[in-house]
Amino acid sequence: MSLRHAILVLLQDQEASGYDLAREFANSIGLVWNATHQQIYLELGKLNDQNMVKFRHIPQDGKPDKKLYRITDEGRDELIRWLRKPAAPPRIRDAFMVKIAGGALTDTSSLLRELDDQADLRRERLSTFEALANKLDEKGRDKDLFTYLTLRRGILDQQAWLHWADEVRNALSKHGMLSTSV
Amino acid sequence: MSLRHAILVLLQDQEASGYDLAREFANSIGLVWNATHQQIYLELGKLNDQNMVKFRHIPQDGKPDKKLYRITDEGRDELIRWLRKPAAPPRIRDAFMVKIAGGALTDTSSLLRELDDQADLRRERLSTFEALANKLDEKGRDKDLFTYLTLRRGILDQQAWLHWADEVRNALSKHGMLSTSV
DNA sequence: AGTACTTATTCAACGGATTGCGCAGCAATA
DNA sequence: TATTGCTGCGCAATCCGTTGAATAAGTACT
Repeated sequence: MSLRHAILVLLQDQEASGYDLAREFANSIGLVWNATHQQIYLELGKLNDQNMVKFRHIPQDGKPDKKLYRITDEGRDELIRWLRKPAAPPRIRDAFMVKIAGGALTDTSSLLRELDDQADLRRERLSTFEALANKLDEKGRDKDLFTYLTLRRGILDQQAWLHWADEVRNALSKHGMLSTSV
Repeated sequence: MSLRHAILVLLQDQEASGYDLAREFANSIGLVWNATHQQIYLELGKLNDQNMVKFRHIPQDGKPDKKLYRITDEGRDELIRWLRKPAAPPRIRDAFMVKIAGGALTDTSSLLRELDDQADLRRERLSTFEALANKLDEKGRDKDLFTYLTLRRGILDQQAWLHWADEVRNALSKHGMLSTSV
């Protein structure tokens, strides 16, 4: 239940609206934790009730009004408290992998098709992350070291996945020659 | 919502009790999807109501009675239907990574301590998976190909993580010399 | 002119997941 | 002898998350 903490991390250096946060979740932090805008607005409401954040109301014309949130001292305390205690190991829930584990039931060709689809997605992410990492590299990455390390995590993850996909393709092509698929 | 399908995959080749399944979720499939016994019993109840599985009651002495579940034809149909349609990309929720992203707030030494703890866990998993993979290798891994591929996924994942951890350690030791931590 | 997208927030309903608890007896260790 | 651990099942409360929708006004494209 650390959506709240992910939000507090983002509010650390910037004042932001729920909408802003949602966009950042779709990009940078989404690498590591994802959430929809509904969840974020709800959580901002709770954080506000608990005085972890406060907001000021910004009327706009042409666009809808917005609420700009900032972290409070209490919020920062809570964040630091959370940072101190050990994180629970992430729970894994990968539907595609369940399919692989039960792969004996599917025919090889459709497994391979889905593998390729997933690989496309991974390749896309990989190049996005690499582009972002290169941008940081240019201006010396000392200031944004932690963003950089987060990106490196994403990059290595995608690479490992793609490497695994190659292994699967090899294994299945051999396999496909022996056992006739359904 | 594919706990149900993970269960059906497991029941494919074996009759099993809820307890058995819980153990397998802690090991083999836990690599890919995890669940507690409460969830599993609940889902088995639902699957039974929907005639996806059926069970027979086994009285035991010394031990509590158990229910041995097996998949039905309907269950197999449902599983195959699910296998056919594309899996949603897994949503990422890694609390430790949120900490890294917000790392500027913590002192370097405690970040490193937690990194090492996480690395221990990963190393442990790695050797478990490698041992299982070696066992499969011995008896020719053609029959259990999909179990093998699942294990390979786990192995490559742990390795990538550990490699990343090395990068973090390097970066933080350099960083630690410059900026004095709190 | 009509469609679609972007900015911006919120509500309601449902289902999935976690946490905590309870029962029950045997085996093994301290 | 007391405590812990394993086998085995289950309920209830609560929380988290997803899906779907509504409102509202501007811009951009066809």
